[in-house]
Amino acid sequence: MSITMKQIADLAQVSTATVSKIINGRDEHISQSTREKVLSIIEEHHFSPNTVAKGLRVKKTSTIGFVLPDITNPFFPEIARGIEDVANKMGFAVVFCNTDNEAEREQACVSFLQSKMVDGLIFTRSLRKSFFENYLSRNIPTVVVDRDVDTAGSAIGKVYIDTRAAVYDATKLLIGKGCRQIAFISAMSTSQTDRYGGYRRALEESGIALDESIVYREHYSAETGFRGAEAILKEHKVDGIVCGNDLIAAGAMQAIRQKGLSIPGDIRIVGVDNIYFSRFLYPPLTTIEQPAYEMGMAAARMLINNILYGEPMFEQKLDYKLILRETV
Amino acid sequence: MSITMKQIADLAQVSTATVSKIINGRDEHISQSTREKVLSIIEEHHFSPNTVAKGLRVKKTSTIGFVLPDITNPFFPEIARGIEDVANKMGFAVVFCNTDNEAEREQACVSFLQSKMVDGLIFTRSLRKSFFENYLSRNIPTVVVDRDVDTAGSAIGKVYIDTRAAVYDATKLLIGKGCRQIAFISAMSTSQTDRYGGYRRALEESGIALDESIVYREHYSAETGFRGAEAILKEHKVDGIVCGNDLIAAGAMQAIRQKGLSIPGDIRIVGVDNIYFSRFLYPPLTTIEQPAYEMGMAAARMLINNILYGEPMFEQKLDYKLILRETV
DNA sequence: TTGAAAGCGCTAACAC
DNA sequence: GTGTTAGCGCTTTCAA
Repeated sequence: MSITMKQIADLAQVSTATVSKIINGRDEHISQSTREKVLSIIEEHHFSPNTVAKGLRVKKTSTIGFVLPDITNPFFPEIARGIEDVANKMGFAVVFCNTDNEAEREQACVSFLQSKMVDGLIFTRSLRKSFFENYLSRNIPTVVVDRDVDTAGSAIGKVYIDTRAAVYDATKLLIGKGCRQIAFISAMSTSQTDRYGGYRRALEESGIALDESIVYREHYSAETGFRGAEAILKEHKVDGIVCGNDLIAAGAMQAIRQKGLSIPGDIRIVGVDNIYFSRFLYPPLTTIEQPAYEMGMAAARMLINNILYGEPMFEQKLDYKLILRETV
Repeated sequence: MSITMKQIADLAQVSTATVSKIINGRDEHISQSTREKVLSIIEEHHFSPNTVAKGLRVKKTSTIGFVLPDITNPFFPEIARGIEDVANKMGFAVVFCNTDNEAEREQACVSFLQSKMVDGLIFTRSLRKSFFENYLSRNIPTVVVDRDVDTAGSAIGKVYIDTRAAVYDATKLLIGKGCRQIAFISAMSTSQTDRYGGYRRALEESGIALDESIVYREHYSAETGFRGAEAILKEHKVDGIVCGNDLIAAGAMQAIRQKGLSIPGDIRIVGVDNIYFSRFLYPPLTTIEQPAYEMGMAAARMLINNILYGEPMFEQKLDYKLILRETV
């Protein structure tokens, strides 16, 4: 075990109260000499206060929880880093919890984090509707990032991007390039603001009939992209594909190449996210950038400002940006 | 705040001791009726015990710390996932700490994690020599993964891969394909077991003279790969490049393509790691797989078995595997 | 079969 | 300026 405050106090021949005050900067009324003595002993013994005891006592742990589907998905590490960077700067730690998009694990994460007395929570993607209302009663400061959830009226903050509009723009981009048979591959979702809506609206506005046999919806994974493109290409001729995210695009590109088709010659393709690796695809992927790192920062900032200073939660919309590379 | 054990006890009209026993399964001597009563009240109120109070009391938090350079580097999320998966299965939580390879941050991470009373620590890559000895005195169970550190004689566990041999194999592979002007791009390191050694030995064995003007060493990043390949290609003609990791290879491939050279026609290239994305590069990257996920699992297993059952730490060498794709 | 009480390491009134 | 004390929520003897 490390050294305790009591031991420091004994060594310095003062009370723990004095040591505590010095450590926490409430030392206006402490004499310079005792302060120095205590500080030097702290230094000498590399003492650092036990934060779990402190947390128990003050009911604040200066840590926040981050609940995400899977850190292995390249979109999330960037958010995580954004969160961590501002959290650390503001004196907070962050603990992660992977849900794999499973309802029970999401529940378990929240219970777990709560039992760890985190001061606040950030959710990404996960957070099921059903769970959501049940969850609200726990009234722990919360912000959701990149998640379609109706936070109106609740005390829940939200950082998001209009991904629906992004997909609309992506689809329009293909249409503008002359594509008319545009497939759509994405994750399955019943959300009101699902990306699918952006795709449909763009087609509709351009007078292109929706053809459900060239839409494929499953997961936000490369496997989905591969399987989707393979399935569609087997039966149909398309000249463009809009993908729900870059992972899907990567998989789809592989299927297209395997089919002997060229990008963008035969098929133009566009993704969403601008994950780090999309620039290394071949050809480099045209995509819509979601500023993941910034979203993480914004979420952490909002959450911690609420925890620390009671600043209100709000909805913060971040801008996406078209990244033109070579697949369109 | 959530409900406390005391409140549960009051509701059930028993003592907290009784509730505690029931929760922790030490309930051989508890009557069925009180057990049921307590359990139903716990259920009804969704009570879950405060782990920070418990941790303080029993001096075990059932959490381990994972210290890594940067979660944003695609090699690490896989390790993290491996750690988390076994940790969770064994009833442990894991908290992450990014160091950015900076010495002070590494120090800070350890202090931080220790103040959180983690029961054990896993390091990746980081852990400087200088810090290492100083650190040892803290005697908290530790295992290092994928890290060249001499753990002999210490109580520190180690899971690793002979990356030097891997790079040797990679170099030999290129030589076997007829390459004679083989560049090397990797991170700078002074470690005894640095990958550079594998490259040199392979050249030597094949009677190829080492040409330092075609080795470039900086970081394990795509930028290094790009800059290195660019610099080398400007002055030299090479027919093969061995890269310290896949990120470097991705960057190098971009530079090669930009130069108008073909892969593997003009230049063969091989990486190390087999990160998820290397299969989506074009052409798909030939690389040496480091089983990151398995390394994470092995490390967590060793650590937790030590914490829980006092099982000894040891050195565990995992096998790498050549992944033949299309860049060689 | 159950409960009283002490204490983990720390903070915060409040007293001196 | 500094110390005393109570208590955060839990576990664990030990006694009843």
